[in-house]
Formats: sequence, structure tokens, C-alpha cells
Amino acid sequence: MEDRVKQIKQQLSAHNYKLTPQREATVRVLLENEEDHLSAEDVYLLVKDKAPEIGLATVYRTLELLSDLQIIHKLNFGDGVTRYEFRAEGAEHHHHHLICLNCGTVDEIMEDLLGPIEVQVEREYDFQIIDHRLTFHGICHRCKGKVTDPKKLVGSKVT
Amino acid sequence: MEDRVKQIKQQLSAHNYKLTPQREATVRVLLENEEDHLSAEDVYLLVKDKAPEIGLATVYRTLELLSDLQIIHKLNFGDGVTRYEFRAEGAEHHHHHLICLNCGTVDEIMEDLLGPIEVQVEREYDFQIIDHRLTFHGICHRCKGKVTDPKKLVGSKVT
DNA sequence: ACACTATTAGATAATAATTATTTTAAAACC
DNA sequence: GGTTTTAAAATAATTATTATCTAATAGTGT
Repeated sequence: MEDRVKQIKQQLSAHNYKLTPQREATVRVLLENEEDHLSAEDVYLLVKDKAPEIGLATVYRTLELLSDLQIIHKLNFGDGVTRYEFRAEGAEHHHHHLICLNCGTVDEIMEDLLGPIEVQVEREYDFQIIDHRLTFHGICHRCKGKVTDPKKLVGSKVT
Repeated sequence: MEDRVKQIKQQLSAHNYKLTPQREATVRVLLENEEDHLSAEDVYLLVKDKAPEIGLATVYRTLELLSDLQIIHKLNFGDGVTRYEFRAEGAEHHHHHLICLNCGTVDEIMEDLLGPIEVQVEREYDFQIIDHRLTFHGICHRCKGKVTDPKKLVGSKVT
């Protein structure tokens, strides 16, 4: 934990940014909730415990900054809010997500899986891939059996 | 074109909805711009040429309805607007997109490509896949050579 | 054709997320 | 220590989308 904070501090200062107390509090909240996919509002509420005087705009600015420096990733699950998660250290690419259409839970797929497909796409479409986003929408193991007509669930929920 | 309008009319009436003049105008705009990824605002402006009295709320309602009936798909490219596109007729799954980080152009990948991966994911994660979204972010063939440091482009743009 | 009922549209207000602005405070640098 | 720069706070503004409420329209049965 401390190592990672220190590392982020270095990443910031490498671009002439400082790890202010507000930024540090925000980073710590993100680190402490690494498995979740927090929205700016979520982060704001959690950060307030550590630093009650912080403003929502500061949280937004910090998240934007961390995102610019590619320390965190922005995610969009189509629910109208941007979510944030730490970029896996050293990982070339982003991992993937499983979104349950029944309960809304988001699980992670930590394998890349797309390697061969990317090679094919780069060749066929003459497109240089830098990043990707892959999300599967369906029924998670917890909801299996509870859902009678899965197709009905898709509707306008998926984006 | 007329066939497709007629077909949509049937899909609507199968669920007790009518193809009102406003809805028809909206559908026609979507059909005429099938290659694009229009936002609600885009659709609204285009529909106004055909039916100047239409309201923005009606366009939103119509898009939501078409989306519920799975006649169109909602898309989210992380630019803060929901975009819409026709669902390929008879296609089991959604196709994929190539987004250029330099010029913003969105190209289509019409092949599915994910078949084997889905089988693997369903088995390994005990997750029943109903739909998916796959987007590659990078440099399109048009911008190739124009971009010196592609990695720089990622930043906070990708969600 | 006519009244009746339900559906849909229009207009506009409300909401919600995010961004911009303006002022104030903190830090860094001579 | 005074000055310049950088970031934060507070709040206003913007933008996309949704909700509300009334009026129009279209079927339905008589």
C-alpha cells in the first residue's frame, strides 16, 4: 500500500504534479477499494471520511489527472456514471468485465484472451490497437436459475 | 428500405405499439444513416427535416422503445452521449468497433470473432453470455504515420 | 359517424453528472 | 519573507436525459 502510494507520488512528480493531501486521500480510497468500480460520487463520499473538507470538484479533477497519467482507467458500464479502477501494474492491456443483467454485479476476467484476435484485427483492418474494452452481459453464476427468460433482460439496458 | 420499415411496424405492433408518423420518421432517419452512430440529438436534428414539429423528448422515447424491442442497439463510446445503431437483422450478437484515438472515427468490425472466447468464459466463470461489447482503441489506417507517440493519446479519453 | 378509452406527442420542468469559473489557500522558489 | 505558481473550495453553468402534465390522436365498440 505505502509502496504504491509512493510510486504514484513519483509518477505525479515526473509530470510536475504534486501529491497533495487531497490527492493522496483520493488515491488511498481507490487503493482500498481496488476490487470495486467506484464512481466519482462513490469516491467522494469515501474520501470525505479521511478528509472531510474535500470538494467534489477536486475529486473529479484528481480522477481526471490520474486517468490522464494512465494510473487509473475510466470505465463505462452504461449506467450513466463513469467508474474508475486501478490500472493493473505493468499490464499491457485492460482486463475485461462480466456484467450480470439480473443483479448488476460486475465481475472481472483477469486473463487477456484477445491476443490472437488483436493480431487478426490489426492485419485485416490496418488498425494499430492501443487499448480495448470487452464486456460480457449475461447471467452470473449467482443468478443462474433465478431467471426464466434471459433474452428479455437485454432490452435497453446494455450499451 | 420500405420492407424494413414495414418489418419494424410489425415488430412494434407485435408488442402493441403503433408506428406513429413521428416514430416512422425517426426510424427512417436511422435507416438512412445506418453507417453512422447517431446520438439522440443527431437523430432529432435529422428528423426535424422530415417532421419539424417533433419534440426531442419524443425522439428519446422512440429510441428507448426501439432499444427495448431490440430493434436498435445503444452504444457508449465514452464521449458522454448515448449513440444508436440498427441491430443487424438476424444477428445473434452485436458487432465490434474500432475507435481512432487520433481522429475519432468509428469503424465497424462485422465479424464476430469472439465465439471460442465466449465458450471459454461461460465455462470458466459459470456465466451465461447474452450479449457483449468489444471496442478497440488505437490508430486507424487513415491516421497511420500522422501520429508520433500513440501511447500519449490514450490518457483519459478511453472508457 | 360518435362517444369512450388508451396511447402517444408536445412542451417544459426536473434531475443528475460533469465541467468551468472565480476566489482563496497552500506550496515552491528565489 | 515576499512573490509567483499551483491547486483547492465553493459554487455556478452546462449537458444529456428523464419525468410530468396536458393536449392530440387513434382504435374500439355501439
